[in-house]
Amino acid sequence: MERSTRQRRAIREVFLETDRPLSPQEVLELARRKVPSLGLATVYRNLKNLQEEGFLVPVALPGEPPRYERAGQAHHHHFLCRVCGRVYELLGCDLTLAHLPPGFQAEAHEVTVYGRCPGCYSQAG
Amino acid sequence: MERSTRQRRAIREVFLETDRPLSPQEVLELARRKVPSLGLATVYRNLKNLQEEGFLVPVALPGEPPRYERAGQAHHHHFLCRVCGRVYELLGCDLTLAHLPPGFQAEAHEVTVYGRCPGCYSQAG
DNA sequence: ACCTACCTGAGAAGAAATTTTCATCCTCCT
DNA sequence: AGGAGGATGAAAATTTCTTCTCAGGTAGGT
Repeated sequence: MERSTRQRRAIREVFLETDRPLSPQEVLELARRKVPSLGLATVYRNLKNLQEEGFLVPVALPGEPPRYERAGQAHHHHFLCRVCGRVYELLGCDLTLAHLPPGFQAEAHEVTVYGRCPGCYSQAG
Repeated sequence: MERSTRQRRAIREVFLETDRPLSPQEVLELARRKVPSLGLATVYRNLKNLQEEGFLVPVALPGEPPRYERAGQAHHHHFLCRVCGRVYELLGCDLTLAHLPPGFQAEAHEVTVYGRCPGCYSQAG
């Protein structure tokens, strides 16, 4: 039977309190504010559990290790800040797939926007 | 001084003869048709050289190791076949970034379309 | 409160992609 | 043709991310 531990609750809470996809490292750092002894292996174990129970889904971005976000959200895409590496959610999607060559069958798509987030707006680079 | 070797020529030719981004493994397989003794380390070394001299650029796709394509092409995006794993180029781009929240500054974007390529169209799955 | 099974933390191990090492090969200048 | 130094191939080493191992901790039914 699945138990409710401090660690598991802390990890779940982090996702309820954060509106952007998180990497395992980010989850570790945020959840350690609640449970300082938390280990990375426990983060990975619970990320897997939370996916299996349908609470989280993985978010793959080009050239990046996966992040995780809450499942069940409306169709949306992501913004990757080139300065701080954080990923944000972008609402809506105005992509139309008019240019598919003959014989190609589209099943899904991903849009990733790169740039600077508000917190990194004024930094050099 | 940089030498012209059979291996380097073979790798460069593969990209001139192929109109889609290639992974290091794909480059190895295609270039071995020209130089059967070719090793993977040489592929990696030459992919790096060809990037430095501006002939190739890396193509990052969500959850995938990088592919490489010829530099200098017009703005375009990519199609990843979920059956065979090959990546194709999609001409044009009708993405408009109307939904960026305040304070976010876009510098670039990537669109990846997933589906089936013509060769994998009729397979089950 | 007890006890059992599940959970945790730390480090070792594993997996996958890429780079390095090194002995040998080969291009290209003379 | 000869020779010097860059290039190659195979295997080992690295890097990065993730999973496993295992001894000890703890939730939750009784």
